[in-house]
Amino acid sequence: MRVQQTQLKGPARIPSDPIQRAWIALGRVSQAIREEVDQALKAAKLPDTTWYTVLWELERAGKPTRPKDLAIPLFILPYQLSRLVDRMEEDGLVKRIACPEDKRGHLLEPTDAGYAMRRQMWAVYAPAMDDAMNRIGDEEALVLAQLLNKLGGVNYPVPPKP
Amino acid sequence: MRVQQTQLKGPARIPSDPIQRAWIALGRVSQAIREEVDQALKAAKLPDTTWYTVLWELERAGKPTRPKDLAIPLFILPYQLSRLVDRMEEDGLVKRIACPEDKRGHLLEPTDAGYAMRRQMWAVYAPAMDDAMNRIGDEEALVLAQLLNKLGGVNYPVPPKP
DNA sequence: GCTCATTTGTTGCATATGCAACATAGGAGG
DNA sequence: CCTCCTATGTTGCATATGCAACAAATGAGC
Repeated sequence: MRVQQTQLKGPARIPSDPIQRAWIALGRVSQAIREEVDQALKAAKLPDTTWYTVLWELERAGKPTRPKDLAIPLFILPYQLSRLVDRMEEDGLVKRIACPEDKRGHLLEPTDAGYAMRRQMWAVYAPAMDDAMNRIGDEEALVLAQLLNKLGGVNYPVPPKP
Repeated sequence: MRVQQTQLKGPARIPSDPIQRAWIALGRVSQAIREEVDQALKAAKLPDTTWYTVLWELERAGKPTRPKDLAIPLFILPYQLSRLVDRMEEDGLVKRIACPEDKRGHLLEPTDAGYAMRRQMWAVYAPAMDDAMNRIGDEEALVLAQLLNKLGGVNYPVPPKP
């Protein structure tokens, strides 16, 4: 008996030219933009965007949060978050507090210095993002966001915020 | 005398909501897509996309090429390329050959194993890219590529190729 | 031709990262 | 309660990375 083979897992699919162009552009431009912003933060002697996102997610949650509930939206692996929190804790930006319902884990919460740091970072992050993205207008940005989200199968909103 | 201050370096520009959404989508989706493809290569016990790009750029050049002429299109720093070539040379995929006109540097050229490896990688890379990008159609991909290139201030074509 | 700044590439060292193994707690099934 | 499987984090170790210092060669100005 013969299995249908027309499009489903046909042998060696080659991406179409438009797909290849999108792939390349995605890789290059995302790298360039990210580096531009990270560079601005580094120049201001501030931590990078990963730290910002952790602080912001914790702040946005509005209550102490478990690492596992952070790892998923952050798209990072547990062990990455573990060491990230190590460093942030060393720098006094977050604290691990005991978790009553599950003694394995703990809850993460920004310290006062953590809240302050996020605000300080945003003062650099926001203009840098604006600079890095200023070649496209708002209408284009919206189309871009929608296309990217479709590509990623996502429909989050969630802007970083002041 | 007073300097114009209306839009040029006005204090603390906040990115518009569409810009913020585009920024977030760009970060998340590019990461997700890249990881998906890198994962496919890793699962096939092949080197990652960086190696592919080096091999492909060398092959595309059609002649032995200086590191400095590669570093720019690859968007990587000289010392990164230096060690990358170290590893690729160890694996017998490229060779450094003496450069007649400039004794500081050398010319890079794929070995036979290097050409073979690029072909072998493409057999995994291409379907993985196709899978990762299959949520958008060709027309959308083209719009996406154009928007990204405008955002990055770029107008390369250059698809990877079989 | 000599000197010096620049270009090109590499490397020592401290830090960061990925992976697999580990530790510990929770929860299901008996 | 006991056992075993899963979930949640952490860590040892090998490797990779960023940065700044370095080496070597070129080329410009005198």
